[in-house]
Amino acid sequence: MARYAKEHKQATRRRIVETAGSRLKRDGIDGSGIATLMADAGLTNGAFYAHFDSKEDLVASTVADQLREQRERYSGQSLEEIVRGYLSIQHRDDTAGGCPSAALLDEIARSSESVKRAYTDGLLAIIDDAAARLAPDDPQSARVRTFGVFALMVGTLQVSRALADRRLADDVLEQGIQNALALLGAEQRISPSSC
Amino acid sequence: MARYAKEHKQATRRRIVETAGSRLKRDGIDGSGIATLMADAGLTNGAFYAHFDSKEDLVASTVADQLREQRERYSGQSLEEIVRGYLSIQHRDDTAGGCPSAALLDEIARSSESVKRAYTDGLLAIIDDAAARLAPDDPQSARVRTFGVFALMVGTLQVSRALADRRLADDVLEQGIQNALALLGAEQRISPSSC
DNA sequence: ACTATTATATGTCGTCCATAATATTACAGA
DNA sequence: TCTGTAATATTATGGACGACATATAATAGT
Repeated sequence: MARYAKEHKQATRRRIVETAGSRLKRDGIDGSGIATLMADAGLTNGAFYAHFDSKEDLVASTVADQLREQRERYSGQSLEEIVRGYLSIQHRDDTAGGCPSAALLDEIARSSESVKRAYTDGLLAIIDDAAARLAPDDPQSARVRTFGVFALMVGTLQVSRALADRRLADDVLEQGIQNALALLGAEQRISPSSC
Repeated sequence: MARYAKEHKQATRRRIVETAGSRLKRDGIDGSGIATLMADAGLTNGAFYAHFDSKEDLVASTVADQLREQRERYSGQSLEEIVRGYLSIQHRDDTAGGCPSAALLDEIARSSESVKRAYTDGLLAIIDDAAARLAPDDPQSARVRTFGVFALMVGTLQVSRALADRRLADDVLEQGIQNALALLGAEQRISPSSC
């Protein structure tokens, strides 16, 4: 029996998933063909089905991978750093290298249950990390509130990207930072119901 | 010269744009073919180019129309009604009949400048209406703050739609209402800098 | 009935996802 | 070191559908 080193196939699959991350975020799910996705990884279309059952399978894997990577990146940053980096001009102008939610959210919403499942699981890991830092005593109750701040950030980035007026788009980002920090601030003084 | 009543062609074009609104929001821009879009209007693909220069042209027109319609709908509602309706379960579960921003935002961000221009203009009309109601004395300064609330609403609806867990998705909506109303409330007491 | 207008029916050519047949690679054992 | 064979990749092909263009038929004022 002549087997390849186990790593080879795994490494190739990993490479496909990683390059697919950028391509999908840049051109969208429907906008990215399998031939292109494979070419990005230095392969041809025929090899695709040795690694994935279908395009949907690749999308689900890629979404999961993108969220894993995002989670790791955030583990080394404070919440305020995350907010300011997320709603930065650099992030807005780098769709391919940025947040998968902002780039793909409404296509994910239209996707199959398996893709939405991958998205939900991957995002929950990120949210729960943040919730644990926000309310170490009761992270469970902070989960939904953290979702709220995250959704605000995603929506703001998307709106900023869709606006044809650059100055307005910049202002929207800045406003988003204020709003996100305000909600996080209100978050940290939990018990006192009012000011 | 034998001309049709002027309305005929206009009416057909209008019908195409209206049915395209639902189809585009349901299946996405890349996910909707011209033949399908025309069939929705009771026509065949060949007639398309008598009404539009290109698919992009239709998309821009449809985006503009959708935002016009949304603006009119909101003109009869209070800001709180708008927020509660927007972040309702009904709206989340009716992508085809709902907000074009929530359905198409990241595809619009990837679109040509003409589509983004149509989006920007249409959205600004909605935003400025709301800003005028929020701060009648100084609507200009309220514009960006209104954008912030709108972006929060859009992001929240999208996240709720993308989650595979229905209960969680419902909770996210409810949290979004709280956040939006909180930001609107903070908005209305402008001058007093703190509490 | 004439004719401009509008729609249908095709055609072109490219790309889509997926599969099958073929070629190349790289390891295992003699 | 050489070779057989399994693992992996390439090229070729299928059938469907994509945007867009043109030729033909139907429609409806004058």
